[in-house]
Amino acid sequence: MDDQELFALFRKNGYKVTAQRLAIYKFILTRGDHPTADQIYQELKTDYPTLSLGTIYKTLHTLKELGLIQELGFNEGSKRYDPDMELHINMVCTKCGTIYDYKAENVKKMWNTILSDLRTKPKGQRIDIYYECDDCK
Amino acid sequence: MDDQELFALFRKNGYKVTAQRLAIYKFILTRGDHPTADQIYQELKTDYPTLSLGTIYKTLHTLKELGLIQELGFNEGSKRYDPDMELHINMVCTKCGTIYDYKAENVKKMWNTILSDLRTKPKGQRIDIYYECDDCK
DNA sequence: GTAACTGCAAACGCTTTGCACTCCC
DNA sequence: GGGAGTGCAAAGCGTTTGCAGTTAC
Repeated sequence: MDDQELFALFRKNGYKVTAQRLAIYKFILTRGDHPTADQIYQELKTDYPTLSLGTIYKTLHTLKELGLIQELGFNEGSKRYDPDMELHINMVCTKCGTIYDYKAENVKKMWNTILSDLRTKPKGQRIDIYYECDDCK
Repeated sequence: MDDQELFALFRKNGYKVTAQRLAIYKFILTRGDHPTADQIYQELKTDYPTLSLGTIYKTLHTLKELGLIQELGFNEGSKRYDPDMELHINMVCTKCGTIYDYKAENVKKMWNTILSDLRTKPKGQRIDIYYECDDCK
């Protein structure tokens, strides 16, 4: 999605285009792992010294509302924000908490089989695999 | 698992067998949905008037430690506690929050296929499907 | 008897909310 | 110009922690 499409999506839904919203969304996009609200805050406050955590939370809800990101609650600590809206597996390191997305054809096939067994059409899904990453071993 | 095995499991790991622990674990077992800490508290305080939320949280951690239950963090509200430790899909209603476990043989087969593609051996997994249940439609 | 557990209350951390000021359109 | 957005601080809520009294073994 280019900037023009993004701007149009905001405005079509009655949201204004602001520097903070763009910065937060682009930051999430560039990070492969799925940052927490505070990680976003820590990284962006250098460039945007007046930025507040409150704004970050409000923006994250807006982005979720627009279908641009997914919110993931975990057992410990904070929620994570994932800009990949397609079917994928969240590979979660149980030690350092880093997450990366795993996509494979097999997963899509499995998912389609499962869905065809269900009577209802789901609104969304989430698949996590918990493991220990190479850095933590 | 019968009571004797359960008692033995507690004691083998240095935990004492108490009325509260048994009541909390059995309550989770009998509920098909995955209750929150507060739901457990509300239901059990009639039979155990002195029971406190603090004890419930401590017990839930103990049960998790023993591998008897799984803790599931969600986007909104509280964590849920699931006594099914085998591979299954959590069917989560996005309106009322009720969860039931969905088990299918073909899921296991496909899951093993996916796992064999990974280099690492995972420590656990979680699969959620979000939908709208019949009562909420 | 003693180490572990319970119950209570206070503390904690993440997230949300309210409100005055500011900015996009 | 006006309504939406931001920044700040206070409040909210689920969960954790500390400690004195109690219980399992």
